[in-house]
Amino acid sequence: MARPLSPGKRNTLLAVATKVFANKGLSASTASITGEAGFAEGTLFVYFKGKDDLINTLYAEIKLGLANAMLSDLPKSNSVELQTKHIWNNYVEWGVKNPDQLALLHKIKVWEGLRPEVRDGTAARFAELHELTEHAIKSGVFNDIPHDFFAAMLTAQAETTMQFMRKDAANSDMFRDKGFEIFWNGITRKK
Amino acid sequence: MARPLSPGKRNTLLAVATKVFANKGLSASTASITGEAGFAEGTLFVYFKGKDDLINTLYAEIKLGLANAMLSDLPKSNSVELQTKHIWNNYVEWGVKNPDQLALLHKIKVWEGLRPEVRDGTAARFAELHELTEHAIKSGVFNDIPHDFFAAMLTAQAETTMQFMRKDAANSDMFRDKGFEIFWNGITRKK
Amino acid sequence: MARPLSPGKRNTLLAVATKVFANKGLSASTASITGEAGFAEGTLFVYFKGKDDLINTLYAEIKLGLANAMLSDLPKSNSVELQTKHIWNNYVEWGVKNPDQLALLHKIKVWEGLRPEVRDGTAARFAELHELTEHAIKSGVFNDIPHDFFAAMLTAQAETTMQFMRKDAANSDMFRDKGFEIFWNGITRKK
Amino acid sequence: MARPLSPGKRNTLLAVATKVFANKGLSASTASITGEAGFAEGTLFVYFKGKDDLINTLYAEIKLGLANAMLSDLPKSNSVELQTKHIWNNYVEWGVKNPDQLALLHKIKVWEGLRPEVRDGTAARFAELHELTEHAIKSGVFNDIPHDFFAAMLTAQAETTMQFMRKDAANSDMFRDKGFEIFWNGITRKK
DNA sequence: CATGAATGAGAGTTCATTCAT
DNA sequence: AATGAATGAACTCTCATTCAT
Repeated sequence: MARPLSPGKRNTLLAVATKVFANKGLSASTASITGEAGFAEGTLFVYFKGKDDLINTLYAEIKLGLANAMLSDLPKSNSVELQTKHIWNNYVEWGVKNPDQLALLHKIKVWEGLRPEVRDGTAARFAELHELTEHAIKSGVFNDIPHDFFAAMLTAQAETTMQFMRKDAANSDMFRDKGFEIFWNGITRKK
Repeated sequence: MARPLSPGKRNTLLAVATKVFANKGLSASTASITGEAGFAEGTLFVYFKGKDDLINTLYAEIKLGLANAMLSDLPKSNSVELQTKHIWNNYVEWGVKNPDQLALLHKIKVWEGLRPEVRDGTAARFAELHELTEHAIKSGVFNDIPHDFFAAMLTAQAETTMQFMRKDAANSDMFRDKGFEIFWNGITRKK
Repeated sequence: MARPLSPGKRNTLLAVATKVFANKGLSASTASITGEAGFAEGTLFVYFKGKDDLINTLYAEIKLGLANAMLSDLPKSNSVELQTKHIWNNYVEWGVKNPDQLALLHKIKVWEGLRPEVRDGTAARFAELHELTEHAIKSGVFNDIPHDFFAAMLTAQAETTMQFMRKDAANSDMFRDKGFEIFWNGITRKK
Repeated sequence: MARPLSPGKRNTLLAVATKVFANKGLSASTASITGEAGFAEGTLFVYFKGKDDLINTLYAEIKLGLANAMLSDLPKSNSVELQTKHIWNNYVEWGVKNPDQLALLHKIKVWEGLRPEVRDGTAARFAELHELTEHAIKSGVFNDIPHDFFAAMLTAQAETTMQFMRKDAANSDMFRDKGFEIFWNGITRKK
């Protein structure tokens, strides 16, 4: 299948689907998405093989967007702490700015139809982060734990932090910094 | 009084529903639950007002079970660290032993039909934990953060830890203890 | 089947069923009737073979009650006009006083489950009326029409009259008398 | 524009529904209608929002058809009696030719789901009839009764007449004329 | 490519009825 | 006799998907 002619329509569908699924749940009908987008019901199936394909695509694209956001403008030559904090800040700010995408990510994560290869798909994009971490663990800055455990802890704590930043916007910065402090203190090796 | 409502049947339905929903998602049919339980389709509606009611009940019961597990045998007179570690261990061990319940809890948490009063329902049962935390924050042992942020961080890190304990059973204890160490170092105040 | 032990319960069921069916339609559940009556669901089936039997019984009893009401205190020795007016008044007053029964009668009349022998069942009770009419037709007071056409016309006009008496209670007597006048002028032979 | 909605299909559905509902009652299943029509079950819901909507539409369309039939070819310049007789004949002949529609009208009239605005919907179409009656009442030809009472009496007597015309087709004309005679004698003012 | 009518399997739920208590 | 839990067929309606236009 050649690439569909209108990337604009495809993007509109992805954007509207994100909004609809985030707010109504994954059981929202495909018709509600095309309707809100102003397209005919059948058009969705021109751009995606089916609803499952749409949701899997959504997951992949959102995760990729998140990965890019996390690693944007990463200072190459700084200390591990500053680099980690940079990533942390990128991450939580993305989450605060993209609540629908974040909410949807969580819904899809526990969805029965997420394909395994999609679930583990963006690993490549995180290679940079992987190296950084690996280095920090080996050099003794970080606690001696498997890399994926480190990454999962970062994710878990950052996403918890985002929730509170969004819920209590006035103290957004406080949560962002306290959250990082807790993460950093937890993860670094004690003498 | 005719045949009395059977708590056994109710429990069977809850148990089977937990298994089915955890594995197939919340979109699993009510018929698949009664079928697996060996009951007629209508029987589910004798014990629960509808599918929504069943799922909300499931959430409340699982959360209550978790709360009870977490706080069981809590040593009253020990140090904050030992008490916290006790809770941590109870929590992650419950999660490892009850993977279906844990998986289901996450599915329901992002489900569109969870009633707010059910979502916030077991707060009372956690009062004990609340006091413990509040005390530790005030006394300066813990970082100066809102109590609910503390609780959310505990949850996030413990659940991440459980995943790794389950995935890599051979190193289960290592993850349990490393996880706690990271949590504890993060949350306690540095001089 | 011996007569059930409690005529009181049977009557309560009939009365409650009349009310419920009149207000919610014949699709009201048997449970809603036993519930409103304060009985168990199964009790209805002790007194009636099934829902169909209940509704057929209801029809027969209401029609019998109506027949008795129509013919009560009928002056034997009066003019045909006074006798007819007496019947007319009895009829419409019964209808105004028993709106649920009247409404239900109409619902059952167009119901798919009414058994033919029940539909035509109270003919016997109307024998008296039959004779009166037959006599009046033969003697030339009434128009020369089949007796059942006469009876149907009486019914149709009286029931229309009742509707207006109920809707406009202040003019209840006017409608009763105008209605009769129209009926009487219509049915009697012109010179 | 893809396949356009087919008025033919809509009409087929209405016609089949009329037949099925008239014969089996309003509790006949939607599947029995689409089945008899040779369509898929879901097709009914493309043309009507639901069963309720179908039945309400049926009522409106049948009533409109009846109104048009009643007033067709009404001679403008004739006597009140000839005009009234014309309407009467149109009415009862429609009823005799459309027994399903007539039976259904009565079922829907006592159905719990008939929407008030639909029940009172065709009033406009009857304006012509309203004027005629109003004029005749004021000019002293008709008895001094409210217009709606007049209309209800006409309906009641005409429909009773139709029943006998249908039941005894050989004497159809006799019933039609006798019926009118009774109606006319009843409704006109006596000196 | 875009459309949206048509499809029909499958869903949750209701309910008259049965029968063990 | 009275009860009400248990039943499972039947219902209306939804919806992802197809395909004629």
